[in-house]
Amino acid sequence: MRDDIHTKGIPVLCASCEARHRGLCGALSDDQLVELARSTMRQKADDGKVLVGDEDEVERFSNVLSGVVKLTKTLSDGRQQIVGLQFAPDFVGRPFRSESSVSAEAATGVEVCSFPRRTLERMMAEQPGLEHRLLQQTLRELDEARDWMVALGRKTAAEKVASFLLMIAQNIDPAATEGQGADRSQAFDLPLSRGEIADFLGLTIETVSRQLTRLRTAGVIRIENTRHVVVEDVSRLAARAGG
Amino acid sequence: MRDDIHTKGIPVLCASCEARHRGLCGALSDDQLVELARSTMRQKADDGKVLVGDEDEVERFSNVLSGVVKLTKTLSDGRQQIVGLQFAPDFVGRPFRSESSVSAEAATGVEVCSFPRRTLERMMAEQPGLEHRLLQQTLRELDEARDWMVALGRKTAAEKVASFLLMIAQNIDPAATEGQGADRSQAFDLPLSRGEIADFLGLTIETVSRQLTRLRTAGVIRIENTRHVVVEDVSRLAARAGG
DNA sequence: CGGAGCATTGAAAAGTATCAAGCTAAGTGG
DNA sequence: CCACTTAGCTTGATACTTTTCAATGCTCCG
Repeated sequence: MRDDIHTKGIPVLCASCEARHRGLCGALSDDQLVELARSTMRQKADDGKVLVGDEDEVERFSNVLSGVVKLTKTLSDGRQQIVGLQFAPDFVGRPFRSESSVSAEAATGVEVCSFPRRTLERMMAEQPGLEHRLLQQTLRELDEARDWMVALGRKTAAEKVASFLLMIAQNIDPAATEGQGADRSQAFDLPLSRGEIADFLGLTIETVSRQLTRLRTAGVIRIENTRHVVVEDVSRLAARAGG
Repeated sequence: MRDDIHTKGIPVLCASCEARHRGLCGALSDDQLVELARSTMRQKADDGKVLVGDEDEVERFSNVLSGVVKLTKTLSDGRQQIVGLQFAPDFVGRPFRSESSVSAEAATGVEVCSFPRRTLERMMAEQPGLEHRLLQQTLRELDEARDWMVALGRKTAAEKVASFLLMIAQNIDPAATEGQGADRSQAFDLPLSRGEIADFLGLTIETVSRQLTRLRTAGVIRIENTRHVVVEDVSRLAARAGG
């Protein structure tokens, strides 16, 4: 019997929400879920919508329900770097500090579920399991950030692009990219434009485009319509991603 | 009256330890400190000593008491990237996962205080304050990692080297680099060799050396003996670090 | 004194960025 | 319905930064 069929006492809002299973809210009891839901807002945003500005006082945190949120940092002269991508059911926000240091922006159309920072911080104090989940998520984000530091600092443009495609593929379908299934093909939509991929990989648009063309020419991927990509052979892509 | 003069009931080991104030152990009661100290080892290591190998099962966590620990990741062909520098009283280890994914190595001579992962994980379960401290530290590391992602992806070699010097200066003396004191000079020893700086900044040894020479020629820094650096004017260095 | 390990410097090569056209697809208005 | 526009992408030629390769210098230590 599935957990999510038990919806007695659970807010309608949360009934089919992924964050209740794999995300933060999994740490909450039904009662706590009801309490949190009282100050919760579910909202949709188109891509490009800035959810949290760089300098904003962050008064609300969010869970990503669908779509992709990009976290960016910008130098004073406009150079930009994407420092994280949040997929469902990731948490977005910086607890224990009111200014954010990163800007959060919808990369695709997204749905998020947001709640006041105060509410979360209060509930964290009375429910250690919540802080535990947050620690787990933060540790995972740190692992990811460090993986990308290696890519940014030490990989070539070709390896960066291959690594990026692999990361996206992995997020779309974790099973297809590991172990036995790694020799099958996999199709997906890129959640980022060429320019955003460039900002993620520390490259220019042109270099990203050229590397994608090379992968296409080499028969590693097919590009159906700039956003839709088919990886013909995941293991061959992985071989180009650099150890 | 100073806290650290109260040493009644506190293990000798911990009496003068920074981790008890600014670090993890600050979350512990005297009794808990005693319990942790029972399975604690204080150890010195020379620079170059590998504290935690890449693939090791990590059975112990540590606090850095003095010196600098570098966290590195290595690609299969040997390319290396430093993904973090831990200063006293930082925590070293990856809770909730037995393999580490990063290697921890003494960059300078270091003193660390280590304890079994089991002990910490047990104490975390019964003392939420401990998990809170760990979350704070992890969030800070994540902020730092993301700052460096911007440097790695978007800054020029000159900006990277200036940013690095500034970061070190900040760690040596937080006061001297911010606000009013930013126009004064500051001297310190680099905790890393040229090769390590290169691995931190995603550059080659030669490029790091050339950029340091340029800063010296421009009168921004003096280099006394390859390791010892005097920043003549911190704000002038900051101007070269890229907004 | 001589060697070993870093560090610096120079010259050439490579990789990526920049500049400049075109191209494609999707929308807009005649 | 079709020219027109626009935004994002691709492709090409050139410039520039950084790497690579090579040689020399410095400093610590046996």
